[in-house]
Amino acid sequence: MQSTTLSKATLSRIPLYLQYVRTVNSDMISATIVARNLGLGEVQVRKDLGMISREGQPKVGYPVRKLQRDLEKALGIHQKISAVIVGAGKMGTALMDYDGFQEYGLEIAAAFDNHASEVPFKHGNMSIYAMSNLKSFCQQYDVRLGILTVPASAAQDAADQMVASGITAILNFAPCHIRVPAHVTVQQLNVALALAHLNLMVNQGKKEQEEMHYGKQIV
Amino acid sequence: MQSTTLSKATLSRIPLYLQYVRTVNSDMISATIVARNLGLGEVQVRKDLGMISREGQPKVGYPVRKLQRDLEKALGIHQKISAVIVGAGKMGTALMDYDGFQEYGLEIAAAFDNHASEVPFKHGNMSIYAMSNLKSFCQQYDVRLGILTVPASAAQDAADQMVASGITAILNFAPCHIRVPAHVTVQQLNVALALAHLNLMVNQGKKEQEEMHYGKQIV
DNA sequence: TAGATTGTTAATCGATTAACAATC
DNA sequence: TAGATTGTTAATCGATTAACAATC
Repeated sequence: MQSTTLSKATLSRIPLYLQYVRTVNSDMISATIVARNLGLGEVQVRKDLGMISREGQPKVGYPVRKLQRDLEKALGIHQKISAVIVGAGKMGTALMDYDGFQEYGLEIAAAFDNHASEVPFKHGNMSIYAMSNLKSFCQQYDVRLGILTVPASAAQDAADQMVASGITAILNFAPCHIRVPAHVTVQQLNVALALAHLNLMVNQGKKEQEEMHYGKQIV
Repeated sequence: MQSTTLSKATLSRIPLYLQYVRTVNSDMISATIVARNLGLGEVQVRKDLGMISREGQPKVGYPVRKLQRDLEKALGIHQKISAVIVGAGKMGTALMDYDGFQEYGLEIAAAFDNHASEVPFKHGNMSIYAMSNLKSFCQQYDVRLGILTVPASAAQDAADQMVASGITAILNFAPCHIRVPAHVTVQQLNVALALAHLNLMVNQGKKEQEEMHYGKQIV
């Protein structure tokens, strides 16, 4: 079908499919096998994949590499996307060293911190700049995506500066709610909360393998 | 109503409510105001809060502190929960230093790493042990919750050891799918993916503030 | 051909929204 | 009392599942 309108639910499962498909070595794969390995419903997977790719063939299934490319396209990661990190504390620097971004076509352009000196500090092959440079940097490199890793007490202030710098999407690690103008999207990624939620699921005996991807969700 | 069966959707919004309610200073708060501040539907919030707490009163709303307690109860964080970290690399140690767990009644009991010596290594007031100690530790302290922060290539092996140690819930930071027995729950928390998803939402102009909590989360 | 698989159409289920009644 | 709010019941919407047709 490959329509432009993937449902929210389907969209949220794409990461899961992609992650799995990347580990498959054979040439072809069927929705049945994907479903079994991921613990999802067979029909659901078939419908999802049908929406995402046209390459499915009866009896044989999908060509793995083509399916992978279609999944990546659907996720919008077929082109490089740049993001900045605001807050170069423990979590911020850990993310600077995180090697998982590449796989999703993402690139951390630079990090910014209140406590950074005016002279850029090198961390690996990335730089940590003072917050005062955020606006000019984002405008120069046309960066719209930001990861917020400051303490909760500084989050709102930092978010305001991000918005003023042209950031339109914020992934917020700080365990607090931040207010932003309507044109800006915020996604919470609260590790403690993810853990608490997981604990809850287990204690309730609800055993549903959930893709929290985004901490949402999501996560 | 305060029934035992909160819907999945409601459950996934509790973290958002809790985070917000904790920042409220007044004595009472109405669903209307919560909805406005969180960008959710008024009726939805009213229904959610009604399921979670019985303290709502017409004309005045909910007593903030009681509502907070009920939210915490619903999330199951009214008692201390212990978790271990497996993989004491950049991300693992960053999480050891993360101060957000307390707020959700969570406590990191210890960390474990393949590269750790047999002599426990002190990190702050926590210890990093060799993987060989995982099983005895989990059994001694009855730990069921684990955070997996090893590289993707080592994830399956580490997960197997966690399962063998009695862990029944795994929060997996490694960007890969891991296989576990049916009684074990895995939740993916893929930062890159959360970011890619966020980018997608923004590019599609879909501006829905999503609680990814768990990378939800959330992603 | 027969069997495995895809893809589609209809039925069910769950969640959101809308309308309204109840209450302090 | 009047108004703001909660809570409930019914209607709508979206997603999942089930049944079946199409295809290599």
